[in-house]
Amino acid sequence: MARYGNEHKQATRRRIIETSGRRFKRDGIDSSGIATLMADAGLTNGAFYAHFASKDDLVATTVADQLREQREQFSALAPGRAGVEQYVREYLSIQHRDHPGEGCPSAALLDEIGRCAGAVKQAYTDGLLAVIDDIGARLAPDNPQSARVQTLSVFAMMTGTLQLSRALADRQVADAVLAQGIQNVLALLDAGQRT
Amino acid sequence: MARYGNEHKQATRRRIIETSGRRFKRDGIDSSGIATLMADAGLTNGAFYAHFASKDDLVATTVADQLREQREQFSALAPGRAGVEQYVREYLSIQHRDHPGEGCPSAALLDEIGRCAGAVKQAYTDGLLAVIDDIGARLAPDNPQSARVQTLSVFAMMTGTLQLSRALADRQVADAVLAQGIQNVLALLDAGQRT
DNA sequence: TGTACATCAGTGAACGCGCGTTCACTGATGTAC
DNA sequence: TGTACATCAGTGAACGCGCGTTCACTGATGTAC
Repeated sequence: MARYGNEHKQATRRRIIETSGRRFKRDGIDSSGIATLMADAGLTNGAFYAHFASKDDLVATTVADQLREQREQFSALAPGRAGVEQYVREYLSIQHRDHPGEGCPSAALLDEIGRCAGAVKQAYTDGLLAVIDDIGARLAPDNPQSARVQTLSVFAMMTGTLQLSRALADRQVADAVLAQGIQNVLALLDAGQRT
Repeated sequence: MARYGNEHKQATRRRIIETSGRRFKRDGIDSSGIATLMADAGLTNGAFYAHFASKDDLVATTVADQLREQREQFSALAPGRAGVEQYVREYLSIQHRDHPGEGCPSAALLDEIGRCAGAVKQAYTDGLLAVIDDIGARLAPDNPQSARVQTLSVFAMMTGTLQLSRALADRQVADAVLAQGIQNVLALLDAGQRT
């Protein structure tokens, strides 16, 4: 009865979400038009509305998907606190700074998300708290919930550091900000451990 | 000979820069069109090009102006380290979070600036370093230059904290992130003092 | 003091373009006989 | 096995609109006489 297997349309939807994630992070949400997003996925603009109700729907879906992926990446790291430290060093790396399309959605889109409609902010909040609680579970295995706010705070500081490093025209200063950020984040994690 | 005094056109230019700053911070750079920006200043779109060469020119000028203003605000605070602490508390306040149009340009626009043309990033870098070196001069009066990278790093963390608080749909968590951010920033400043 | 004039800040319509969205359609596919 | 048909993912042109930018113009002003 169905012309293609059920997987076919789902696979296309998946492709749109993945290429849109990359495009949004590289160029920003506002600067990425439907036609461009669909061309990235090898399709034309008309097919968009067979998959999503609106651009806002895609944005919310993409944000949620990006955070789900980030959560998976995180869970693949070395166990315990060593994994967290590795994560910090990779996050605040020159590699990450210079490839926003492959990187953290928060660092690339945080202030744009802050201006988005409620549904996008809700998807962001839900997705981020899932990532954060995973990280918190490593830092305070006994009581991950208590670590939530501190982990959120440190995470916010990491996104701000990466963003600033991307915005500075002076490469030497931009690199130094990353290095100093690693020092400061690790110091905060140590202080949290001691409390 | 000149129809109006020289001040007249300068005053209009000033007005455009100020209202544009507010609009950019509230709605984002990309979402703010020339017609809207000019209407904010009580003018029509056509007059824009008598004052600026392009939208990019306005953006770079506005970014520089915003940072100049931020620098002035900072220098009006209580002297010494007390002023820095006051600044941190006001920066990471609910008031500041809920009024981006009147607040810090970095917090409102940082990832958008990271995607801008070189001239905008240069204007941002120059303006920000002037602010940062003022702050550094308070934290390490003997050698402000040495404080530059640490101050930049802490500042980046403040912008990230404010941005995250703006992006979270859960008000309670958003408020907690600000409070935790104050704790963490002050802890970093204390640690820096001790070194 | 009153009138004619030159200046030029600001107006508003127009340019081509890309936006988000709609829709009549195409054409490759799996199914029915 | 071969043909007719129903399905529906994807096409591509079109919609009204706002974008950044250009330009012929208006009209309030200060100056000259």
